[in-house]
Amino acid sequence: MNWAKLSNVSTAIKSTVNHKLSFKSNPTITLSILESGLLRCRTPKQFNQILSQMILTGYLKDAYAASRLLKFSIESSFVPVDYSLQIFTRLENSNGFTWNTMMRALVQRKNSPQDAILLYKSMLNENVGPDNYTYPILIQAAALLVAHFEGKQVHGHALKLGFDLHVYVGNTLINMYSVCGNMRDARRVFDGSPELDRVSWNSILAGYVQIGDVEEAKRVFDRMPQRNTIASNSMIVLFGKTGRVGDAFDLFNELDEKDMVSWSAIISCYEQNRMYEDALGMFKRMCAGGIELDEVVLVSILSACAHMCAGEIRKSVHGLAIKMGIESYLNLLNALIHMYSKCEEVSEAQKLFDVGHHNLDLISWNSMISGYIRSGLLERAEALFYSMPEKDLISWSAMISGYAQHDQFSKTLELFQEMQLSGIRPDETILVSVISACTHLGALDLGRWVHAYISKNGLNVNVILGTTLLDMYMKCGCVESAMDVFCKMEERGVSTWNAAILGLAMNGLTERSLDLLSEMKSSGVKPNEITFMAVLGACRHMGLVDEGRSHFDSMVREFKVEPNVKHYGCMVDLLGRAGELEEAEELIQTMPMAPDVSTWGALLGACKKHGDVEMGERVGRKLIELQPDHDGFHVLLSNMYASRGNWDDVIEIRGMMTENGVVKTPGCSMIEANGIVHEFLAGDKTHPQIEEIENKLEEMGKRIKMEGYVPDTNDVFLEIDEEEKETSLFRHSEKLAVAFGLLCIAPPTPIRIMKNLRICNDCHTAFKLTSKAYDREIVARDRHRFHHFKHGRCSCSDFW
DNA sequence: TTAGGGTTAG
Repeated sequence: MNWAKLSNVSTAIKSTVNHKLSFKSNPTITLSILESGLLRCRTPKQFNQILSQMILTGYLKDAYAASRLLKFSIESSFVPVDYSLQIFTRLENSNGFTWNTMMRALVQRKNSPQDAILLYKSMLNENVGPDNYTYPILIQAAALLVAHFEGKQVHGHALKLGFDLHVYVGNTLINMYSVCGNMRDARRVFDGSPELDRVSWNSILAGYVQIGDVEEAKRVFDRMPQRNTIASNSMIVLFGKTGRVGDAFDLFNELDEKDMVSWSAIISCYEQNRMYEDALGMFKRMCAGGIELDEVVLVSILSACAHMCAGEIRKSVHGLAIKMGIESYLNLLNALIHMYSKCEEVSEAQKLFDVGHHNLDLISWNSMISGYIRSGLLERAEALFYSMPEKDLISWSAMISGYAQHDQFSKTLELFQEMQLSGIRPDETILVSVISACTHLGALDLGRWVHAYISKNGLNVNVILGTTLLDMYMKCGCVESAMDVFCKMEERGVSTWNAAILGLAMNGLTERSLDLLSEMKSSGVKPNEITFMAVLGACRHMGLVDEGRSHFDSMVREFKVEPNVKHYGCMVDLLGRAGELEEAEELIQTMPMAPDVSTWGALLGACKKHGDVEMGERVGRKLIELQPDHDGFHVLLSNMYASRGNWDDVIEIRGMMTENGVVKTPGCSMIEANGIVHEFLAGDKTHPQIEEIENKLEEMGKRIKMEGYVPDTNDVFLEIDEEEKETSLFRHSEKLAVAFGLLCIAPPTPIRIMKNLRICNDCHTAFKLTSKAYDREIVARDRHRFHHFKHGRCSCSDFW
């Protein structure tokens, strides 16, 4: 039987009357014949025979007989709901039962609750009286629609007709309000019910479980006249979701009858609370106890395996999943793809992805994308992302944060803008990646826009988002905006305090930074190793040797934080900068771990600063030996020779660089103007406005010379004459960026630039004088810290 | 002829 051809009942009848009818010898049908006919009815054809017979004999006009036929058609798997609906609409006589049956079919079989509500309206129009079966169906329809307004209306009708006292009506009302998260009304119905049964208790409990109100749920659960497995299982789940693992475990143990769902719930509880070993342990107990497994519990276990990347178990759970049938359960396939993606076995994930290609969903695609990203295969992730049939927030989020995690910050921002054009609204997670990209690119305007977006849309500034914002402002040199974010945060984590302490230190506000450390201690937050990196860094910037020593000592003594190699490096730097070269070298020799390259590097920098060529040469040559491909050490040593005019040594070092294939990292500066980030390399002539920039540079040179500028050619790497050295100095990337800023950024907005390396001595002097000559604030961020130039001075007090 | 428990992707 081709149902598509049977577009309406009359054609169905035409086609069936031409067949020999099984009831031919029986022109009148009795109820018992109808019942026995329906009992034997297995195919659409047989059903149509019965239907046409009823039409021909006029028996369909009997409301009761029609209701039996309709009930059968709706309960049978081979009659489409729309076909039943056509029969229903052509019935001459119907009763409350047929209306109820039809409405239930629309809700439960056709999944169109809105049609059921429309049918109810015609029922009222035709003056068929609703009964106590009608309202549970309609209330269920409203619950499915999460349509509060309709729900309230239906509730009103039931009240008016007095059906609200019926226990089924009450139960569905409790359920509906619970689903809509309206626990006040759910509770009102519950408390006002003349009769409460198991369903009433379970429904009100489910409501509190859904909104996560663990206290109220527990009160209801404790008051229940008789507990049942379903209620207990819900409570285990809720305890798990609210982190009360102990309570979940106790309840699980108390259960007389643990069914598959109970085991599944306790396993998921461990899994969601990151207790993966315990989840696996429970799973083993479950298997050992011979409890039946299903796809849901396997998904939980696969998720636990994904977090642990446990090799052996992974294979055996994979085997169980295959047995279960991954082609029947997409969730199971997805959990497997996720597991292999997470454990960086992308090729294994890819195989599963390809096998199931015909019926995958968004979760499969998103897992695969994040698998590629985790393995650093950004191009493949990108290709998959752009070939997706449809994308959701998580797809965008995976790709945007993927770029940010792999330092592709410009792409992060580009994709974010593309997402906005496509009309998708970002959430907190995406904004964290976007803000972090702004931080790295110094894109302050966009960062500020994101901040405004958060406030305007009432997004939740959680610890991570707040800390990211604070860090962004600090690293863009906007200390006050950063501290404003800090003050307004309701909850602060250690990382929040660290970002603030570090940020203040980077911006040269050492005193405030150290004050904040005291505030952190007195507010009961325990500093960690990162806090001390920030604190020692603060002392280093200002050359506070004694203060640094005392914080270094307090790490272990007061806070049980063992200093690591970076803390020692910081101390070496602090001592070295202050000219305590011997003490610094001694610290290196007595530290409990092997000094790393940057610790030696700090000492080399100190030698350069204090002109100790003897120690510098020793340290520098040792460093080149340790890391022959590092550009900075060659450059430092070479500069040290150059400043003393030892050109032979300079040439030797340059030779070594060529030999070792060392390429000097080109200096690169960035500046944001009108929402676009401009990049400059040293000697760069590619910028479209290069002529104007060069004119501006020339003017800058003249004006700062009037303020007393003398070029500092000591650090020029090349052996060239003084005039050329000066020209080369005036093509430094940071000077190009500042000149561009003078051209394009109107006062009083500060000119903010960012440099990938440390700012050079000459640029530092030049910018101090530029800030005075042009009366402009210049904020320069280099790889270590900030310099705020204003009225001829720098916030670092020339100590950096 | 009412309701209801466990799972996966950033």
